[in-house]
Amino acid sequence: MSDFSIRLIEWQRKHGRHDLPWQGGHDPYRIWLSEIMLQQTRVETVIPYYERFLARFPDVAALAAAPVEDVMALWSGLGYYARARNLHRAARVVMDAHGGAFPRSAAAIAGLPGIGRSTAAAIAAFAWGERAAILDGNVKRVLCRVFGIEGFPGDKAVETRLWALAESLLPERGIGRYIQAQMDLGATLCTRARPACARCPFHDDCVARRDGRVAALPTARPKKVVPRRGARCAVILHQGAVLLERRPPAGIWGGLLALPELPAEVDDAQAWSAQRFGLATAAPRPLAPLTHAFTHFVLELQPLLLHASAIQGLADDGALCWLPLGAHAEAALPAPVRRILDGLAAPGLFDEGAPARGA
DNA sequence: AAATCGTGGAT
DNA sequence: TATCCAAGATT
Repeated sequence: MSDFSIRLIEWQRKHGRHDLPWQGGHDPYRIWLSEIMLQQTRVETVIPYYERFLARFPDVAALAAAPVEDVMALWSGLGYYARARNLHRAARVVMDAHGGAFPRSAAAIAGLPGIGRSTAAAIAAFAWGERAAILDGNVKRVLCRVFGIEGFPGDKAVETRLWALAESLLPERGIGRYIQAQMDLGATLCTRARPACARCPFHDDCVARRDGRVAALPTARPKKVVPRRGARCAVILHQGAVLLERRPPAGIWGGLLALPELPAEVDDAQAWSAQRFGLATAAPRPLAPLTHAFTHFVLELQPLLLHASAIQGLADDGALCWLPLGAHAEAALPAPVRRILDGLAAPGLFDEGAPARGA
């Protein structure tokens, strides 16, 4: 197909998205932020986070000057928290090594933390019209269908082929609209389930449609059994505040404030909290268990409520802090922890036990 | 190359 | 309910 990009650009002009919050300008900072937030995340989810983040950090200088804890708090709930830490690191690189000016080429942009080949190309294309190919989930799906490419796109060999195809299809001009067109077609028309082939500009050329393989392409990810893990966490309350622990930078929920996890071998939660934190507590009371599904495992979490009557000497290793209930809305919490703390503020939970606040 | 890393919406 | 996976990057 010789006019792939021409037809796609024309389709975008008439039927694409033109009013998303990050569209309409050429500020690389705003484009960058949107591209990072949109990684593996839906547009509708991102929009409120994007608005809040931009209001708090209007430019790269503001972001670089902020403590990373503030950045994590604004990212709380969005997931894939390494994105937030890398964003912050990259902002400081831009300030310190580039004098506050964003690198001017896709290749240079791709050297920043958290920015890979596809994201770098999108930023360079939208900000400066650089002629560079992207290869996100939308593009993979569209190319696999239109050109009838078999094999799981996550496989190295298939991905290499897709990159080459994406490069070969780039238009000479109008790169920004072309990149947007690819995303729009995949997101609004050539969707994973029930694509609107009748309205597709490639209706008469699409190999998958011709062969009746639209539902079969792109080839599905190989199935894997997701392991289930059980864990208990301590909800320790004292004078209306809950004890939280900052998680290490690497690993799940890296850099976030979470409820302390009980080691699997512990059977006496009271003795454990006394030894671990130097706290005298009332008998533990199980709260409603919850199930949290990650991409690669399922966590069954059992929160244990412990009212601390006295602090004999909190073993503060620097990662512990008391968060007043009611202030948790602004804290850097993982989604399930936020849910648990939300539940503590709800009425009816303390009708038998000690009050959560005061006393 | 294959695992890891969140969350919520769609089917 | 179970499954899939979205504007991917990193190790």
